[in-house]
Amino acid sequence: MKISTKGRYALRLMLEIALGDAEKPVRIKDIARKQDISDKYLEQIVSVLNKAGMVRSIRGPQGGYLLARRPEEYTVGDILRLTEGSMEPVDCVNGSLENCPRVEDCSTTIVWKRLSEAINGVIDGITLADLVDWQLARSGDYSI
Amino acid sequence: MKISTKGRYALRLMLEIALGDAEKPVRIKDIARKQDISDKYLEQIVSVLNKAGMVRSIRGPQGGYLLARRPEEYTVGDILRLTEGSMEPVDCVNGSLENCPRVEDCSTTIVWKRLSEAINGVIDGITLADLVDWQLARSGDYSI
DNA sequence: TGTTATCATAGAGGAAAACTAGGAAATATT
DNA sequence: AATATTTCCTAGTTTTCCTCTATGATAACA
Repeated sequence: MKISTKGRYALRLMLEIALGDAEKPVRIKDIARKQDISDKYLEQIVSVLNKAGMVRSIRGPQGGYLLARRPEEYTVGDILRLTEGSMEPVDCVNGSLENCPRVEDCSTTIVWKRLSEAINGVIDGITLADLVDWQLARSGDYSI
Repeated sequence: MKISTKGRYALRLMLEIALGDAEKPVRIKDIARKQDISDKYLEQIVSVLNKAGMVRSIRGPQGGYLLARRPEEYTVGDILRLTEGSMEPVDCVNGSLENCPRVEDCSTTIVWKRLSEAINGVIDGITLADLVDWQLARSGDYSI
């Protein structure tokens, strides 16, 4: 029951981009160094975000990544579901791939449904803008 | 972000024991067959519950497992935390093994704290007795 | 004494997570 | 045009852990 590095790194990555200047692209290399993450690994993660249209990429010198929308328009849930794959605590309940044959007769599914609602309620109730606010409140000024 | 089979099986195992007669021990082999779980694997799981004092074991013929307490006295959280190891969504936040050096300066920790509270709130708010009630409401009568 | 159950421990096997590596394609600067 | 810089793409590698299997010991009842 753990969030993988993909989801955690993606969130920190998006936060870094959001904290940067909205005009000036942020390089993966800088984020990787700042956050102590392998830059090759970060590249793969940002590629997912890019393909999903969550960030905009600019190649070449002075290139990097920009947010595609305003921070208020991303929920943490958007980012995590994209990079984690799914935020359901079990597979048997949401009728995705394989349903357990005893779903109808198994009361533990109620636990999983409630868990799912709680989890998604939290992550869909926080936006990237919230993260930015909190971050600025912590570090005061900010420079990459 | 998934609950492992250990946690899921443990919950179903405890439910089966709770559904049985409070006097008559339930055999692992029967639960395993009923729930379509490898009995050797279930043995390992119940061993954890046994060592933690959550069930009482009786060896030999007519042996099996009994609840150590009344169903109301177990929360789903108790069972899951024991078998899953931890129900924290990340390791960096609860000050357990290894703390991320930037915890103090990373606003994503607020996400993880809220998630943790939501998750633990749900699983600590449901008891084994609730599961029994729900199960009986579903299947009506019950016989192993 | 023999059958029935739990108890203990070791280990196989595979899948997924977490990177690593190498180079191609695009673009800004000189 | 040349070069340096950055993203883009794909393949492979390592490690960890999950899930389950196997073997036998130990205890209790009949």
